[in-house]
Amino acid sequence: MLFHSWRKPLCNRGNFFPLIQLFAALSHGHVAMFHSCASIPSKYPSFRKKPSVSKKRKVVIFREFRDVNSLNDAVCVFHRLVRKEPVPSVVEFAKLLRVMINLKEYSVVVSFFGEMRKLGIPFDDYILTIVINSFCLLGCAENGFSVLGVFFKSGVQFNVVTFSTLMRGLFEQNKIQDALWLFRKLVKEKICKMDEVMFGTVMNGLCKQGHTQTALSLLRIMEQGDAKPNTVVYSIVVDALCKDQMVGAAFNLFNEMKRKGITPNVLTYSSLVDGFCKFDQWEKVRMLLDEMMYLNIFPNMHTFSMLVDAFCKKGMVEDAVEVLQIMVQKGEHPDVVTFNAIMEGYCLRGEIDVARRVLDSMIDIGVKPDIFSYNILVNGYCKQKKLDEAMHLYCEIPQKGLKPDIVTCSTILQGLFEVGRVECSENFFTEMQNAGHSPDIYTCGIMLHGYLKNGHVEKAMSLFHRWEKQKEDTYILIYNTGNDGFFKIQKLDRARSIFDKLYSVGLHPDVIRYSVTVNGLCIEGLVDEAKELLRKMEDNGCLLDNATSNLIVHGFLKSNKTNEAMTLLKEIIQRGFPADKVTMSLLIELLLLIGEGPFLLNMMPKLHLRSEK
DNA sequence: TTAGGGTTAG
Repeated sequence: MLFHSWRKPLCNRGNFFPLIQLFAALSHGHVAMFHSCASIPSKYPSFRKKPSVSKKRKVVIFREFRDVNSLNDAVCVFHRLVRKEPVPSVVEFAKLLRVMINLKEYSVVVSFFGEMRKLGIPFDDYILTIVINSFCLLGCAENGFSVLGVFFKSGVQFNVVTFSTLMRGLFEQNKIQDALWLFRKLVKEKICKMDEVMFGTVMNGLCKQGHTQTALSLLRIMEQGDAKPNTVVYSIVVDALCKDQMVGAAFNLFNEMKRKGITPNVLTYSSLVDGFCKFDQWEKVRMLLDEMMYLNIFPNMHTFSMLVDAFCKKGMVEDAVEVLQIMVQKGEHPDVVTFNAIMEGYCLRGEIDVARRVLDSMIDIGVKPDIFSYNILVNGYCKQKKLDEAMHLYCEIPQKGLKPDIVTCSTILQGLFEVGRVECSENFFTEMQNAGHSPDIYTCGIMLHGYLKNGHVEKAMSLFHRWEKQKEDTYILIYNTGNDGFFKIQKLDRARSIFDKLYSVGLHPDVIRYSVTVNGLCIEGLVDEAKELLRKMEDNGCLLDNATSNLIVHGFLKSNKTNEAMTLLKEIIQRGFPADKVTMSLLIELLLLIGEGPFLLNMMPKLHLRSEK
């Protein structure tokens, strides 16, 4: 029966047999999944089949232009329209321009409009807004403002959609201040009546730039006005809170919207599912999925892909493959993103050959790999230190009609440094720049760290000084490089000042940055400073984890601060973190040296118990 | 007007 539901779409999508074979191979013989719906694992909710969705509306809108599939078709239709007697209505022209936007021919929209003006063909607010949208999609929102001049000149009345479109363009170009200036002006001077879409656009723009709290404040402002918060604006903030790792706050907001009678949709649920997956809160995930089913809100390709990705990232690829199977049963076809997640899952487990088979299978069933697919595999080979295979795959990319991007290049660079091929890295770095790939903040971090790790201190420092002068975001660069590198080369003052600078520019050091700095201070014998920084770390809500605690204990032990090490070690044990082998052996050595054998004997069972746990 | 994927750092 299930096999039947599989077969239906296969006719349109090519040969699925390789995928079935692949599932069989990956599922460790659980091919029964293909034959019975009842075999869905009990840990998943009983997904019901999604009803087919009618897309009639779009078809009706574009019926007259359904034969316009290319630029040539559009040019022909445009010339036919302009020659027609009497001149067709503005609606006809607007529809054609909409089709052009769908074909991503934005500059042609601008040219068509120019010609319309020359020929004296009338236009309206709808057409002018399409032109503004085209400028925005071309990345020239400022030209959109010049279209506002056309509104004034021709006496056409603009509306809220015109400004929402312009606003979206400004946010897309990261021109937040301009966008907010425009928003304030529109509100203050009552230029147009603000609607939910306008608020949604501004809130989305703010969230994407990391200003979630401002977006939340806007949501509260909406509650006082005429345009009340709807499902979309709540979903925007719920999603942003999840991405800011504030899943608890996101869940509260989600409950609030339900209390107020605003129904969450599949996007709201999916954002939360994704958020809870990332925090391993599987009970919450299951509860949300069950609730969706109960409310007839069907998980879609995005929802399933999020689950697949979450399982893969946790190393649970078999579970991910099961989700993939359920997804297919329910009529949601995995796409390139879903398969990439599966490939990454196998790569993370070092099963690069299986990942490669997934790539071949997706091609066989007609899902075209993208540059992400190749980057995942290249990274897989690099992590296995199989640089020749990685380079081979890198050379294959153009043959597949794709272009390596900055991530591909950075991955290769990192791989080359990792195996100590410094000269190759340098050559590759030059080549990639010649090919037009400017190093981004990741690439710079990889270069600096690669040099430091391979003992090329002077080269690292000279590169750093060069970038320090050129780049505005040098502090992020240091952050990305890992300031431990600067400790290792005895540049303590420099490292410490950089750490302070991170604070002053509003960057929040994470647990790794704190721990390497504390460790560095300890090794330099600056234990008081290290302790002060530990206090600062806790004050800033940055919690110690297992690896960090061990690293800091190492720092204390290496500077012979046994008491401090013991205090911290006791705390580690109380918190349930095991002390690692290196920490333990260092501790034992020191305790024996200072004649604390009996104390050690007393401590050992406790440490051992915790370690086992 | 809203959602999914890849590179660095202990």
